[in-house]
Amino acid sequence: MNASSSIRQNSTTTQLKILDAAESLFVERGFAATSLRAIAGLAEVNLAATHYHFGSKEALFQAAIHRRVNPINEARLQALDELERSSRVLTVAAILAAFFKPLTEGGMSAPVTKLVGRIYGEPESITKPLLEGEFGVVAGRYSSALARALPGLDETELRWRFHFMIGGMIQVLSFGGPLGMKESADTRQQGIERLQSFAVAGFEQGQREVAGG
Amino acid sequence: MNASSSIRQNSTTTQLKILDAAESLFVERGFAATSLRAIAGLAEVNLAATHYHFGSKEALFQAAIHRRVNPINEARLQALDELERSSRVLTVAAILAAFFKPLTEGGMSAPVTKLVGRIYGEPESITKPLLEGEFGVVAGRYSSALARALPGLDETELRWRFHFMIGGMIQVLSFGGPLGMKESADTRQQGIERLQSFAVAGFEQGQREVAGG
DNA sequence: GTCTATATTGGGATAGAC
DNA sequence: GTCTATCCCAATATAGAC
Repeated sequence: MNASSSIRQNSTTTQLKILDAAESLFVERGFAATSLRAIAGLAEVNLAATHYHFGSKEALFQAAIHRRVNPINEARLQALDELERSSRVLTVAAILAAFFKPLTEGGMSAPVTKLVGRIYGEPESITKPLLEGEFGVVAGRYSSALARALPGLDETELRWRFHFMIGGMIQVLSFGGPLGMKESADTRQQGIERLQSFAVAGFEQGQREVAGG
Repeated sequence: MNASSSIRQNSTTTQLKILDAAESLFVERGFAATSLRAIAGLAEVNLAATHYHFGSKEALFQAAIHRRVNPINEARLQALDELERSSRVLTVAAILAAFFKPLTEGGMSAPVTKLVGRIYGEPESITKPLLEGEFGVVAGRYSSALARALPGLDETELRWRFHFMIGGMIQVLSFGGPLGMKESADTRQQGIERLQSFAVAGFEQGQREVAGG
């Protein structure tokens, strides 16, 4: 809006319009069923601009995902850092709360959460590199923290339980509530909070209660 | 193989070849990214045969899904019938065991389970009618059974927990084990068994143990 | 029931003027 | 950095011979 940017506001503005349109259409239709023409049309930019700014459809998809996922994962790492600084003995509940905090705080919009969920719906050729790149470090750090909070637990079993929890998370982010349940503005937040309790019980099954530090 | 079918084995054989090829490619690439040409090529039948036998790409997708999902759901209903005949008071563990039995017994192949999981990855326009049609009755019956096994539990909360469990199931069916875990022949069976325990704990959180009949 | 050939549409990507 | 126009390819679907 200021004078210095008014002359060439186009570049950054165009990129944002493309990203917004791409996000909305990828969420709605998935990667393969979304055309660059549809994205350009919704963004009200020229078709060629999508190639100029992002190079290819796949690169645009990755950029759209990264814009939303990266802040979430950064927040997750920061929340875990703080938690580990505050106490040497962490409870499962506290760890999971840190993990889900970026999804419940900051009022994530439904489209954003759906985009996150949709990653998992794409074919493995697209999904796997994206997941390893965006999510690998976070999953590793949280798995380690959980392992320390559950010292008796087999590592394989722990990673399976983490896997199940992620599955629940995707359900909530992608679909919202159970089939037939009416949607409201905070359906996803409620769902994530309920999931947290569900997963704590799942992680702690068979354990005697551990007193927190 | 017998004489009477040898003359016109073509019809049924062609349909099966198409279904097998479609299943394999839909699993690998998803609906939108799979072409009828690729299916016809892999099946070694003519392109036009796909239209002759199934009418359209969407109808073929639904047929491929139905072939695998319907037996599973029929088995689930039958298992629950038997369980309810055998005892008036059911435990959560017994109900979930019945629910997952068709996935752990009968040696489901990885492609089949991946196909089931992939339903959820498709855009809602394809997913929702399919889920309601194929899965609605099963989900309703099992939710009711779980409600009777957990009499103090709020119905909304119960449906959320069922939702989370389905999310874990999809993770196992679609992806197998956690990222980086090596795959073996029974990865999915192991995963489903572990998921069962995880979900029992999640469903029963906060409850005192209930003695089974 | 199976094939060839084709109608028709839409896709990603790029060249080149401005 | 943006546009028009186009290349080139692939898609679903169908018509019509066999």
